[in-house]
Amino acid sequence: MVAIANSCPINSFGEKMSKVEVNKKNKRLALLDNAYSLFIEKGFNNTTISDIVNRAGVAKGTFYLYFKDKFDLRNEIVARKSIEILLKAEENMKSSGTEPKTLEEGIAAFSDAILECFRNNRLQLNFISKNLSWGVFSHIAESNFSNEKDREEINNVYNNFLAVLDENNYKCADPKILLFTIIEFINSTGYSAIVGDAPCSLDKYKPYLHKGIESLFKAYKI
Amino acid sequence: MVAIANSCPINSFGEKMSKVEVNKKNKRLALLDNAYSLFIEKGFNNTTISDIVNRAGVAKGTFYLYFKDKFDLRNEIVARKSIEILLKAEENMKSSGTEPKTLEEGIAAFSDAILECFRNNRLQLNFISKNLSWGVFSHIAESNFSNEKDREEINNVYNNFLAVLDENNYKCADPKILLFTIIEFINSTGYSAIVGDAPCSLDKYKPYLHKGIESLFKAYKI
Amino acid sequence: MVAIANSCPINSFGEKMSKVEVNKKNKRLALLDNAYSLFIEKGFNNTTISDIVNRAGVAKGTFYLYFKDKFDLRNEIVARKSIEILLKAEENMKSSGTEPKTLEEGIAAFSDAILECFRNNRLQLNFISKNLSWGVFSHIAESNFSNEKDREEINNVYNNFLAVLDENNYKCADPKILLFTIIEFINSTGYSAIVGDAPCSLDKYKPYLHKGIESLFKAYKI
Amino acid sequence: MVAIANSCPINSFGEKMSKVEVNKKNKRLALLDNAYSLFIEKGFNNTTISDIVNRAGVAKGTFYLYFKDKFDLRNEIVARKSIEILLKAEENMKSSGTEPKTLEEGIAAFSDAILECFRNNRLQLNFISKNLSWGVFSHIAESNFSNEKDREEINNVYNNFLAVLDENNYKCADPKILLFTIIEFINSTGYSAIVGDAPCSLDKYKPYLHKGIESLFKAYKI
DNA sequence: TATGAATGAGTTTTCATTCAT
DNA sequence: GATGAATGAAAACTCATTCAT
Repeated sequence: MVAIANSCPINSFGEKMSKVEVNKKNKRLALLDNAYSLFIEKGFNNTTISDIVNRAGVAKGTFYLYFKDKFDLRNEIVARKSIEILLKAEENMKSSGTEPKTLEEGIAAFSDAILECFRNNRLQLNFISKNLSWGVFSHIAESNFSNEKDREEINNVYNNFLAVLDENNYKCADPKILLFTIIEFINSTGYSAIVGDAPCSLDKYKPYLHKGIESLFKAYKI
Repeated sequence: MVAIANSCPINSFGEKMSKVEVNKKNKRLALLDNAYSLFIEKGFNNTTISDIVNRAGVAKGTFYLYFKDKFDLRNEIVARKSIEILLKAEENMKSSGTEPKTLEEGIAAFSDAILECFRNNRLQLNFISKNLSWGVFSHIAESNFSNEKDREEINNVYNNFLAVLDENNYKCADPKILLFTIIEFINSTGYSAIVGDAPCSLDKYKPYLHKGIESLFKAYKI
Repeated sequence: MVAIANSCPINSFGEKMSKVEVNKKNKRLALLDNAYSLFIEKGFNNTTISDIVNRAGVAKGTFYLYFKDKFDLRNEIVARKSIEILLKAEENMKSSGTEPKTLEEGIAAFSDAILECFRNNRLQLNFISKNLSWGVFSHIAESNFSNEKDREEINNVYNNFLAVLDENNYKCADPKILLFTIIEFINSTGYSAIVGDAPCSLDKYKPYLHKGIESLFKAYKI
Repeated sequence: MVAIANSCPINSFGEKMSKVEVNKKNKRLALLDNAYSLFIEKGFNNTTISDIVNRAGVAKGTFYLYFKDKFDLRNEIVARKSIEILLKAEENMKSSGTEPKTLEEGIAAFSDAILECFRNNRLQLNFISKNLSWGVFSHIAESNFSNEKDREEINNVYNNFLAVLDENNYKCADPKILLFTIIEFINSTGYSAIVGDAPCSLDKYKPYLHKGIESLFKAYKI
């Protein structure tokens, strides 16, 4: 069972959370965390609600107090995990070298961070990969389930990206389309290479991937 | 119910097929065709074996004479449909213009053919898209379910591609990786644009797609 | 949500009710009223305690402070509503014509009042009809849930009936049995005609109903 | 478990039934019979499908091969049992005395047969009574579940009734409405008297019942 | 080969009731 | 008294798979 922890009992209005509020938040997190681990262990279709509540240590009925059904739960997990991965990748892009570096180096660091994330957790890849795409952004931006914090983080991801372009004096017609194209490119080719070793191993493919991304940047530059 | 038809009762050894052989082949085809239509109508998970046999007009038990289970059936369908689409795309690439044309024009025609295939059948896209990838090729090449004919067709797809490169004096280190990268690129970005209109409509995205593919070709050229 | 109102805060001992007492009475009424509206909207079996407390605007646990369970609640509702309908019917019987009228005319007015009550609210009919019977009287007379006021009203219904017979010099062996027979007769045939249009519409059936009641009165006359 | 018996394996087309056909018919009957006994023992709402299949000795899924749900099953049972009771009552009406008897005597025998049926099985009464009404006739007449035989038997009930009227030279405007009125009258007052002893015991009430029916016959006579 | 009735484990979902706050 | 989060037993229904015919 994934540990329940809540170091900062402050609710979204900045007020101190009541014991009940804290408890509810923990139950919700317990469900999310344990469902996630089950999804990547057994796959979404093979995970039952019974599995989830058992591992989370709550009663069956409790599940339905927090989520409409298994799909509702999945949507939230995919969104949260995708943001996590992207933030990590951006972090990597900015900090990979201490001294000033070219845009190309930054992009390579960005894509490698995503790929390593997946490689380190092949199981996670199967669950997230095909969902880590532009759709995630719109989903969170519009969903009334996602809280303010989630939305903020998405904007962070995008703004970070813009900042990096700016620092490198890179200009293009539509940065959104550029980011979208890059993410889809990394994700789709990386998936095949990691999961299927097709058409070759990830290590063999990486140079092609970097070269490909570089060329896309050039192609969309004004 | 999709009609069962077999205009050419010749088996894979080139012999005239017996009535029994023809019958068996028809049953198999009926299952494949009707399962396909159900998968794109209701989705794979929501289609039951009962649904399939009902629509195919055969008994439940008969299903298990031809396929191990629903997954076995799906694999074969994805493979067949993917090849169909790729062949059509290559046909388009070669014949789009009558007079000699550049490689870039050919590639654009190739990718557009795939995208139009999907746009014309959004439902099919949901089922095939994420499976139309390099994995398909290996699957068919190795599967003991797929017959000689399927394998031949795959080689055709690849050989056609090589021929086009050759005609245009295009040389690269590994044509397989090039083809793989292109297919994944079209498929992943096209899916998002068609299904989700994200980050923009397909029509708005197409120029970016063409430019992207062109740049990839250049990047991998020796 | 049905409005909670209590214009006359006097308790059953004639004393002015405390704020707490008023509050409790209002909660109870809110539960009764909203449960009733739900029962006729969705049926008894399809109404949950959650539905009731939600609409009544009280907490789940509060329900159990006032009623043992859903059945307890239903019994009280049926009794209250039945009395309401009967009183209305008697009122109609007495006041339908201003000048002196025959017993037959009075009885017709009585039965029509009940039928119109139901016709105006087909939904109510489904819930009440099969319960509007002699059993109701005994239930209230004996129940320790029902208060003094309810019991009084039942006696009123019966005494009114006796008075009408008396005014018309009608004598029979057992007026209770007569009233019982008449009520069951109206209720059972009326239900079928209104709900099922079987064997004919209520309007077509009414003359038969009146003739039937008239004949029953004659049959039981001494 | 109610015994499965089938003495005459002839299907509705007059053909000899195959072993499979016989088996299916027996399964269906086992479900009907055992569900019925459970309904009158525990009530409809308190009987689960598990209860039914356990007692019938078939698997859970088998239930759904024969009935849509519990309500579908109930409808068929009510219809069958109602016809049974009515046929028995008519039999009694015709044969109660060997010598020629008056219509009044016949009617009394008819109503007494229904009442005795219920009295002998108070439990059955709770389940059937409120459903033994005109609605049953229309239900069966229209239902596509009921077979030809059921429909025939209903016509028998009605034709028998007409025959008895004819033998006694009784004429009325609408025999259907007469039969409807009588059945509802017996059923509603009898229910109260048997189940609730309200307003008095059945034995005490019977003379009133007979007198009431007699008066209704007179009232509707032309 | 082909059938389709039968199976029953497995899954989702509901909801009356409790009880700590 | 009032609350409402939590419970978990219980119910309906599904469906892949088998096997006697």
